[in-house]
Amino acid sequence: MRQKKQPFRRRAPRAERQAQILAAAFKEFAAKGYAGARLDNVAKRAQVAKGTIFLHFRDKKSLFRAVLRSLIHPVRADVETGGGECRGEAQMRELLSRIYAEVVENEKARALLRLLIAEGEHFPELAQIYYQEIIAPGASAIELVVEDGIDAGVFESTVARGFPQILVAPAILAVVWVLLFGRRHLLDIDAYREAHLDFVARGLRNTAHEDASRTTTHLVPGGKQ
Amino acid sequence: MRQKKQPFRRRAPRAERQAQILAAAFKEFAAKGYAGARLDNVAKRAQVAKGTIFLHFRDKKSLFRAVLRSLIHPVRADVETGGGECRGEAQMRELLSRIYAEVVENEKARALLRLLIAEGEHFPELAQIYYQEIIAPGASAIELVVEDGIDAGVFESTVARGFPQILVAPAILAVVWVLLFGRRHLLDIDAYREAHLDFVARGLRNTAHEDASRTTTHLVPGGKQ
Amino acid sequence: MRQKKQPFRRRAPRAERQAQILAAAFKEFAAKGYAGARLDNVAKRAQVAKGTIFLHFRDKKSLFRAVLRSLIHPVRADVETGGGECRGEAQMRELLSRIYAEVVENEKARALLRLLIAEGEHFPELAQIYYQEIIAPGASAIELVVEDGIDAGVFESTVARGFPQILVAPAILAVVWVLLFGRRHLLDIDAYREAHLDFVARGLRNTAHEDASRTTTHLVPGGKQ
Amino acid sequence: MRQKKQPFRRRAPRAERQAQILAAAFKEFAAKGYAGARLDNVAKRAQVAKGTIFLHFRDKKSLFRAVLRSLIHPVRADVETGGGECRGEAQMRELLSRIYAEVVENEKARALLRLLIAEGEHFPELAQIYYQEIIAPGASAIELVVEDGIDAGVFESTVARGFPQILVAPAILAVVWVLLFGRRHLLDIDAYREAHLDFVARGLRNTAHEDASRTTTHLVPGGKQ
DNA sequence: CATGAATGAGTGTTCATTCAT
DNA sequence: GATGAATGAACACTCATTCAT
Repeated sequence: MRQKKQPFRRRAPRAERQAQILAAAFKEFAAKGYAGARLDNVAKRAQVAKGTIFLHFRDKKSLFRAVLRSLIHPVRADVETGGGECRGEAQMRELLSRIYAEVVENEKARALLRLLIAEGEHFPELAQIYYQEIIAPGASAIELVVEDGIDAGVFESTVARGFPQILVAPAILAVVWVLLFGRRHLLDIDAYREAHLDFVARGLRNTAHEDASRTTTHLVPGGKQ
Repeated sequence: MRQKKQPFRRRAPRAERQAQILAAAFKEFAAKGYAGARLDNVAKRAQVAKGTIFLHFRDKKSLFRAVLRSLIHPVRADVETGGGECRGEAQMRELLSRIYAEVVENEKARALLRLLIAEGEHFPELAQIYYQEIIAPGASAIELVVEDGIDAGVFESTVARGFPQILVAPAILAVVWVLLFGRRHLLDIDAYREAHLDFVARGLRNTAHEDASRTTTHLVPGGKQ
Repeated sequence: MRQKKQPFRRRAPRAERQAQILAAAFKEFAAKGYAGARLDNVAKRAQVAKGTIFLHFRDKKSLFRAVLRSLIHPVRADVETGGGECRGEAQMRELLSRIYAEVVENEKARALLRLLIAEGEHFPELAQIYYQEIIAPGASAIELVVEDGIDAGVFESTVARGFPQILVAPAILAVVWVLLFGRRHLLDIDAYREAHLDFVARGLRNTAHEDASRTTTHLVPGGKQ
Repeated sequence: MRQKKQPFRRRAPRAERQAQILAAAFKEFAAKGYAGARLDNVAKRAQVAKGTIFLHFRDKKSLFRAVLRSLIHPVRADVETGGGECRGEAQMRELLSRIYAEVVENEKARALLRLLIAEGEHFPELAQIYYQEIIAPGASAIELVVEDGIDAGVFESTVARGFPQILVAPAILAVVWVLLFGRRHLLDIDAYREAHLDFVARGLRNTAHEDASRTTTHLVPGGKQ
C-alpha cells in the first residue's frame, strides 16, 4: 500500500511490460481479428514502441497465441473454483449459473470464443488447449453432478447421458447470440438463464421420485449483468 | 506501355462468371476470414484474372457481402420449406432434425456462422439479414410448434416460453463444436441429435397427458453427412 | 440542307465516328492530362464502346497525338485568314486583337497550350508541329507588320527586332494566367488587351514621325466573349 | 509470413531524409507530371525503400504538394531580397533582370510553372499559394517601381497601369518557350532579355522628360546560365 | 465493324519485421 | 533494454489493350 520510492528499475519490470502488451494485443485482436489486427495499434495501446513487442514475442503469431493462452487460464481457474455442498437440481443450477457469470456475461470469455471460432483452424493447438482447460473440465463437472443426482435418485438416469453439452448448450447459444447481434437484438439474460435452468431441471428430473427438488427454483442469485 | 500475352478468353454468361467467383470467394473467405483472404487466391480458385473480380464486384467488401448473402438465402429457403402434417413431439423432432440436416451437417451453413461470428461486428447489416432471414423465421417455426403442442395438450405450457432458442441451442452448440474442434474431437452427431431430441421431448412433455407420443421416437432419418 | 433519308449506312460514317472520339478525348485529356485520362471515360463521353477507340487509333498515345493535331490545325487556319488593308499601328492592333479572339479567349487553344506545356517533352513532334503551324506563321505575321510599319516610317526601326515574341507576350501571359488562376483571379481581358495594345503601340511608334496614327486607338472591336 | 533480407539501413536525420525524397520527387514529377510519376521511381532516385516515402508523406498527393511548396518558397525568397538604390528605368531594368535570373534561367522555377499549369486545376490551393507568394509580390514590386518612376517624372503616367503583368510578360513567354521547345528552338536569352528591357523602357519613358535615363542601358549583368 | 468482358502488368499503399541508435 | 525509422514483399485495385461474339 505504501508508495515505494522506485527501488532500482528504470522501466516496468519485464513481466509487467509483457502484461501491458498482452492486454493491448487482446483488445486489438478482439476488435479486428488476427489478420486485421495491426501491431502498430497494439504498440500504441500498450504505450510501447513497436519494436518492443518483438523483444517479448517472436512474432505476431506468438503474440496471438500468448494472448489466447492468457485468456484461457483465468477462465479455467474460474471453472475450477469448486461448487457448494448441495446436490441434485440445486447443484446443477448453481453450476450453470456460474457458467453464465463467468462465460456468458464475461466479455473476455466471449471474445476468446469469438477468436477461437474465427481463427481456430489456423491455431489448432489453441483449440486443443481450450478443450483441455475449459471444455473437458466443464463437461466433467456437469457429468459429475448428473451422476451424483442419478445416484441420489433425483435425476433420471438415461437422459442426455454422454452428452453433457446438451445441458450447457443454451448458455453457449447466448454467447453466440451476443457475438452475432450484440446491442441489436438484446437477450434478457437473466430471464433467459432462468428459463434455461428450469428447462434443464425439468428434463433431468426423475419423475418417479417425489417432487421435492422443485422448491429450490429461483433460489439462484440473479447474476450481476 | 503495357503488353499482353495470350489472353485465353472464354466468355461465360455474366451470371455464371459471377457464380464462379462467388464460389471461389466463399472458399477463400471460409478458409482465411475476411482480412486474411487474398483476392489473388480467389481469382486463382475461380480460374479468372484478378481484374475480372472487380468487373463483378466493386471491391473486397462488396464481394464478401455478396458471398454471405448468397449463403444466407439458400439456408433460408431450406428453413422455409414446410414441415409434414404431424403435431406435438413428432413435429418438434422433425423440425429439429431438419435443422441438423440443414445447418449442423451443412458445411456452408457452418462456414456462414463462423464468418458472421468472426466479422459480424464489421458488417452489422449482414448479421441483421441473417437474423431476419434465418433466426427470426426459425424461432417462429419453433414457437408455432410449441404453441400448437400446448393447444393440443401434449406440451406443458410454461416451459421455455419466450425463448425458443433454448430448444435449438444444442444444435448450435454442435455447430460451434465442429467449428472449434473439427476432426479433433469428433461429435457423434447422430447420437447427439437423438439425445438432444429426447431431452427436448422430455422437457416439453405434458406429464398430465397420456404418454402416447413417446412411440414416435427414433423414427427420424439418421441424417446424411 | 435537306434531310437525307439515311442512304445506306447503319452507324455514323468512319470520319464522323472518329470526330466523336476525338472530341470526347479532347475533353478528357484537357481535364486530366495525358497520364490522368482514362480511355473508359473517353468511350463514355463519345458514347462508344471502349474497344471502338482502338479501331480508330492504335493506342492511347496515337489518340493523344491525333487530338492535339486536330486542335492545332483549326487554330492555324484562324491565324492565316488574312488581315485587313490598314498598315502600321492599326494593323498591329488588328493582328494582336485577332490573337486575343482566337487564342486567349478560345478555350480549345488554351487547353492546347496547357497540354503542350504539360506533355510536350514526351511528344516533341507535337511541339514541333505547333511551332511550324502556329508560332512560326504568327511570328512572321507580326514581323511583316513591323517591317511594313518601318518602311512606312511609322515604326521605330531598332526596337524588338528579331523578337516578335515580345510584342505578343502579354497575350500569352494572359493565357497562362487563365490556366493558372481561372476563376480565382479573374483578369479583365478587355481592359488588359487595350492596355497591351496601347503599350505595344507606344513602344513601336516612331517618335520622329508626326503623331497621326495615335488617332486610330480603340477603333478595334472589343472582342466577343 | 514476411521475410526480410539485409535491410542495409542508414539513419539520416528526419529533415535530411525528407529533403532527399523531396528532391527525388521533384525530378520525377517534373519529368512525368503528377499522374505519370511513379513512387517506385521516386524511391529509387532517393535511394530509399518505397515504404519510406510514406513515413514522411501521407500519400502521393501530399508529396506532390510538399514538392511544389518547397519549390515556391525559395523563389519567393529570391523575389523578396530587395533591389538596389536606383530609380526609374535603371531600377526597372534591374528588377526585370532579376526575374530573368531567378525565373527564366532557373530550371526549378520553370518546372514549377509547368507543374502548376499542368495540374493547377486539381491542386487549386497550390496555384493560390503561388499567387500569394510569387505573383502578387512580383506585381507589387513592379507597380512600386512604376509609381516611383511616375512620381519622379521619368515614366509616363498612363501606360500599362493596373496591369504590371504586361511589363513582365516577355519573361513569362520566354519560360513558356523553353518549356515548349527546349533545345529545339533555342532562344538567345541574353539578347532577348535586352530587347525586352529596351522595349519596356521605351514604352514607359516619359517623352516630355529630358532623356537622361537612357544612359543606364546595358549596365545589367548578363545573367548566369 | 462494333462491342464490352476479360486480361494481367503495374499502381499506390500497408505492415510485420529488423536493427542502428 | 527500448526505440522507431527503415525495409520490401504483399496487397487491393486500375486500366490500356485484346478478341470472342
